[in-house]
Amino acid sequence: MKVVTIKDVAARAGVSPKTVSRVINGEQHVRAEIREHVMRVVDELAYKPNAFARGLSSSRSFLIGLFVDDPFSGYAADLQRGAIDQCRMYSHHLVIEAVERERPDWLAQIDATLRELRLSGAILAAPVCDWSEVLELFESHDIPVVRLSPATDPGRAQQVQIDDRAAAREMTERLIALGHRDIAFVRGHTAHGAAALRWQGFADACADAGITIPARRVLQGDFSFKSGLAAGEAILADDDRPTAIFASNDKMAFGVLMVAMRHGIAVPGALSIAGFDDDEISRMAWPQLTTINQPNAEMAKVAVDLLIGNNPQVKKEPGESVELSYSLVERESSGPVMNGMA
Amino acid sequence: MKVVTIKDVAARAGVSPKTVSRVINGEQHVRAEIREHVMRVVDELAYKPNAFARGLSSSRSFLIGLFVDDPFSGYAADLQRGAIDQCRMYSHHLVIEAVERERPDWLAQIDATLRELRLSGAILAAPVCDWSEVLELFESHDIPVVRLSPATDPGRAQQVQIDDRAAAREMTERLIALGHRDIAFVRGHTAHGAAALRWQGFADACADAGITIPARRVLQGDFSFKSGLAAGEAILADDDRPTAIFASNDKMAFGVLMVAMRHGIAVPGALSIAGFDDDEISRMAWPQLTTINQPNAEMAKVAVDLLIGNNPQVKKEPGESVELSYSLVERESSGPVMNGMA
DNA sequence: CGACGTGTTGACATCGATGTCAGACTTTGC
DNA sequence: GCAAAGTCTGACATCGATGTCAACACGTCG
Repeated sequence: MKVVTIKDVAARAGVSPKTVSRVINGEQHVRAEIREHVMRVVDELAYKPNAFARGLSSSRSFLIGLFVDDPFSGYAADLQRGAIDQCRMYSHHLVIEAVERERPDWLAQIDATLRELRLSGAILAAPVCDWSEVLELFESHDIPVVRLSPATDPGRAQQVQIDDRAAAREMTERLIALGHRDIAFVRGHTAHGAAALRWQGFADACADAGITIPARRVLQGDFSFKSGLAAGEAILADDDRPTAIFASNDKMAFGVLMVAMRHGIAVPGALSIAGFDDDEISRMAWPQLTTINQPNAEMAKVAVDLLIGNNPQVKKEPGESVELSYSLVERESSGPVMNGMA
Repeated sequence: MKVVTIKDVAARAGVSPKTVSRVINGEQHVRAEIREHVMRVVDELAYKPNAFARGLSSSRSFLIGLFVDDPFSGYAADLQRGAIDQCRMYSHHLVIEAVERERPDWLAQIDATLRELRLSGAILAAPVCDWSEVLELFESHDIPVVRLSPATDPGRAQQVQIDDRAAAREMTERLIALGHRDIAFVRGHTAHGAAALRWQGFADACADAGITIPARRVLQGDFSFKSGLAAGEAILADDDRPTAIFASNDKMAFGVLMVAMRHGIAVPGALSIAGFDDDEISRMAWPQLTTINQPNAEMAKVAVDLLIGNNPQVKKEPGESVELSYSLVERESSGPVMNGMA
């Protein structure tokens, strides 16, 4: 198939290649009349600029990198979907890179990628956004970065996030309003910024309501389904059970739910369960999980906006963060405390 | 940060840029002594060739495209993981593109991507691999393609697949060996090549065993969890129940399982359930699902091998297909027919 | 009326690699 | 011992766009 270059367009339109370039890139200083004419020719020839030539000459790559820890997860998939959509809007492309931290040369690998690809920007998903070595690497390459999810060491780059703490607090308050006073909490992965915030939100609400949470009601998980199972087993083993369990994410909540079912504990009759994330799994569970909806795809979109910087609506100073709104989704796994139990 | 170019390496090594280029690309006709020396300098300077310059001058892009229908799915995530790993091995990069078939300009979008990016190769996941318009587009651009999963209209490009039909047959035979003779089947999405093959495998096994499957035992699904729920409701509504249900994928099997639990039907005591894919969900279910393991990540790896063509072990003639092996994973959701029921 | 911005356009160099091709240097064969 | 063939190496053009800068066409202002 014949390749159409900018010269072909220029020749056909009777202008110089540079003028065509100006039109393509929406630069000013082109007479409206000529601009329209060139655009018409571009359409006629279905001309698309060669990304490599563009990248080489302008040292803008039109590539956005999405750096994730586990491309497996539904979380990563949500991000991708949002990011791809938005990249396409700005005629950029998305490159997914897995950060394999277990490898000794993991940093060198990222470094190599950055040198080769000259990314226009990068989105760091949790928990990659919390690894300061990575941040430094991007800084040294002068590549704009957006971090998703609250992170340890905030303010080092732009962020897009929800208010995890407030969300966890709201969920806890809702459980308390349903009459629960003996609530267990399953914490998330310690290295993950959001885990701490969710825990704080839970603690805030309990403190406000004058509820003291004994240590045995707090379980350490790592956001995996498996750790949810373990937490469930630990807390539902004997008859000393809480009336509600709030897990830091849906996968763990789902694990707890599975244990409850195995033990024949009615949910939400005898036990309310709440999660966080509005993961696909929360809708596949039975009963469906009450959870916090976090707009992941939307967050990725905003991140792309920030990086490409074409959207004045989300234009921010570097270092500032954008906060999107969450919502509490009340489904079937939570309900009022049974009479005589509280 | 200072950028290291091929000239810097050449100057430092006391050779011409072209010679460095030869070393980098593993071309022959370089004295072993010089080759080693250059490689040492490359390491010292941590030189990485600029992907854009390379792409421009050689018209090889070092980019592999992965075209998926739904980047949301766990299936897509598996593929990505495998593909990313393998791309990195060959110092290529992976670009994910979502094919949004609901948009009127979906083909033009792909076309635009191909013109801009000059992909070195493309992997078409199911069900994209079954859309002949897409195949034609790639052919017209002369871009090598590997199709994953059995497809309608086979032989038009290289394929990587498992023997879905044999796998479904094996699963069915296993159920029959457990004493089941009244087995329901939930079919997959009609547009998906694998759906038909899995159905055939099921039919094969039943025919061999002299079992006739009445029409009311065959449900039409679309591979979604929701359609699994619907199929479950349809088939478990009254007392005329089969002793086993084989769903074409795990999501649907999980849906069926949820319905069974809601109805208080013991699994596998009163009802065996089998799925297909070895999706993450099959391990999160309780009881865990018996299923067929399909090596998705491995399939994506092989696809990359085929495209880059550096791996003689999987070197094939164009049009030939590579078949990987599946395995039946027997978990907790299937068991022998209860006495007196069959 | 000429000096001076401002807006518009194109010529030409440039980005950093690789393809081509010619030339130097080795080996092989008779 | 010399031609032919093969092996190595580098000079230079090239890929297709954009950056720079000079030239030119205008109004406008003093």
